Amino acid sequence: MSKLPLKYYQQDDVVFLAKDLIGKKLCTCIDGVFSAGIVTETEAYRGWGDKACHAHAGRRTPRTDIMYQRGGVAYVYLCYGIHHLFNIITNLEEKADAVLIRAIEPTHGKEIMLQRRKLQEVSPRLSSGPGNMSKALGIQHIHYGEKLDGEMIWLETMTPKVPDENITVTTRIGIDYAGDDAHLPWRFYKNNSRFVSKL
DNA sequence: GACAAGATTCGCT
DNA sequence: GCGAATCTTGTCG
Repeated sequence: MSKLPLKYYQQDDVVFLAKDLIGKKLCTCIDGVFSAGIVTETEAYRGWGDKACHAHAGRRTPRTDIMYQRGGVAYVYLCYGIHHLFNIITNLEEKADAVLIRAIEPTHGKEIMLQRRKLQEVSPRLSSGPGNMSKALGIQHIHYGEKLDGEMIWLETMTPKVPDENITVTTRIGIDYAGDDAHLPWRFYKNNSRFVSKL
């Protein structure tokens, strides 16, 4: 296994990256505790021409400032005052593209994930859905802006790669406010995985 | 400084 | 399937 370099995240096609990230291993080391899982579901958000993106059309605020950085950093924000959502910033400076990780399949540190989620046994609910996934891996707001080739959060390549025919392409979730852009086919998930937020 | 709304989840009907 | 929980952020006054 090998850690993905920052250069990987700086490719210019965020939709391709969202799909390519399916099957990669997402690892975190929080307070010295290691946990990891296979990415099973993602969504792409594009800074320009996508109303669903927090930084669409050059919108720049203290919260979205990180999105305008060069790809390869974490964008974590609190949604509904309850859930931490984890995004990967991609592309180059000023593009503001991002990939939202929506679900993973736990591979390492299942006990610690169960403890964080206050659950008794592993189930899809443990790490499916952006809020649940972040909590299971211990991702919090303090990881805002964290580099993805560091010691806290990173991704690793996995072999064999998930073939295209095993990845379903569909519309994104929970962004009805974005009008027509809510119908863009920018959500990807691994076929036959129990760890997907919604089929 | 005040107010409305959100890339969600869970529990109850 | 529906509605509450809960608080940061963005926008407006």
